[in-house]
Amino acid sequence: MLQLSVIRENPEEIIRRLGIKNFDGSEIIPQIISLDDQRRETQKMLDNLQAQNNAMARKIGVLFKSGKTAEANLLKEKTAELKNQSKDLNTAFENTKKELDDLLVRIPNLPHESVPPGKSSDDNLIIRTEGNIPKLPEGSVPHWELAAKYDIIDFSLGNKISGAGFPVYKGKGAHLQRSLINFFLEQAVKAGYLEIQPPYLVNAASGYGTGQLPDKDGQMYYAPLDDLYLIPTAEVPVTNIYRDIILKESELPVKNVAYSACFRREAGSYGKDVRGLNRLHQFDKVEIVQIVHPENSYKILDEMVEYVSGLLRALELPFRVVKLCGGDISFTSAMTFDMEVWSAAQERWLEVSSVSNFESFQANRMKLRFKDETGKIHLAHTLNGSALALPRIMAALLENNQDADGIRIPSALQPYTGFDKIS
RNA sequence: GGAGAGAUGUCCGAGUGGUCUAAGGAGCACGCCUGGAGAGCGUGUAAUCGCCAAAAGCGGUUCAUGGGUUCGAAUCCCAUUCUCUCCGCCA
Repeated sequence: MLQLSVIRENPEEIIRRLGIKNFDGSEIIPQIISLDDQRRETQKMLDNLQAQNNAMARKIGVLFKSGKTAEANLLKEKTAELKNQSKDLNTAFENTKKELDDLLVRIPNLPHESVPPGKSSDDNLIIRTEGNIPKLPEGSVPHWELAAKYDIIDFSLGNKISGAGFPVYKGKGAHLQRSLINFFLEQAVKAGYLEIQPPYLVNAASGYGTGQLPDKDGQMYYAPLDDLYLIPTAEVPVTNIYRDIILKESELPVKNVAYSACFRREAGSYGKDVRGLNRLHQFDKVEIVQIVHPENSYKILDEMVEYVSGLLRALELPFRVVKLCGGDISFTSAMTFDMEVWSAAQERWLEVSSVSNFESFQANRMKLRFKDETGKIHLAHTLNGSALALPRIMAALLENNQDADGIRIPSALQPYTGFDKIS
């Protein structure tokens, strides 16, 4: 959520920058400012009235105590009018505030100045490409065929138990998943992240805190009986640990890592983009989250991209780093880098990580703040990134490392798998 | 799921209708004391909104959350959420 003070300071500039995200703020921004004016005006009157009320009540108390009952009763009658007025004003105040809030939560984060304009992923900026694109031998196949050939991932079994998008991993396939999770977690812990095991179901307040609600309502699985949402990413429970918290400046940066299953309804997805492991309703991901001082957040964004790059190098996967354009960047993000690995058999780039700086957007919603040395309170900046999402890593590993007699396991993973080949 | 008890500031904890402007303690910060540290002593110690260009100041709100009763609510009533104890069920 954008800060009202920021919006009021320079509305034209806000509208311009929202435009980079292809969001038209020309009506909603002035509307917000006029609602805020109205809110202030109402509060002024309400505060005044309440101050009178309080003074009167105090006076009556004193009179009763000193036995001047008649005088007290006279005053009591006077309060009725004040009470009615303040009741009406209070209703007006609450309504205005709610209206204002409803508009505010619908405004996306401002993109950073350096975010390129654009409509879709075609306008993204390729920052760099690393690693060698492998030349696959004759007869190479996409990962869904390899999965069947070596009996390591069963898609139709998932269909039977749950439905499309819920694969069943078996044998060395399951083991490889587990190895990847352990590898990612241990690397993060070595890099100074605190390991967290979060809940998989969260309440609505948490959904609002990280911005999934109300923007992505309908993309999350929802359990109405208990009013809980299945997490689409560990970002939600982990970041919300710090909801309504004032940290000490010395506690920054907070670095957390969590493995979790992730659940996404992916309503509206179809076609060959969703084939095999490309898009699932349930998948595994290791997520890194940082809460940092606003001064450092972009430096740390770069560090996080570099950290994820290191993981991909260790896995010997060719990858590229893409800076998202305004049209492709998420609702909550100010700047996002996607990391994509080359899927040799599908001959396309697959997004395996998305690293974002949310600046104070999530922090403002969550009231996540820190206190500096002088005692002043500021909103913190939040960042997160996948490190990494498993399915497409799995897809790329299977496809890129296939040869006539099986699938080679990169040496970094072998201590975790205990085998060097799936055959 | 049933019965009961409870939720107060950073923490512990007192407070059952009227200066609550929330006692007391711990913690923390600063100062004094000390060769240094500790102890001791002293001072301070929430958030949020509004008025004001800002600071200071003034006012509003906040004792789990939301309603209600009352001139006046941490305190009384109702609902919700959460925690604890016992019982039941159970990986």
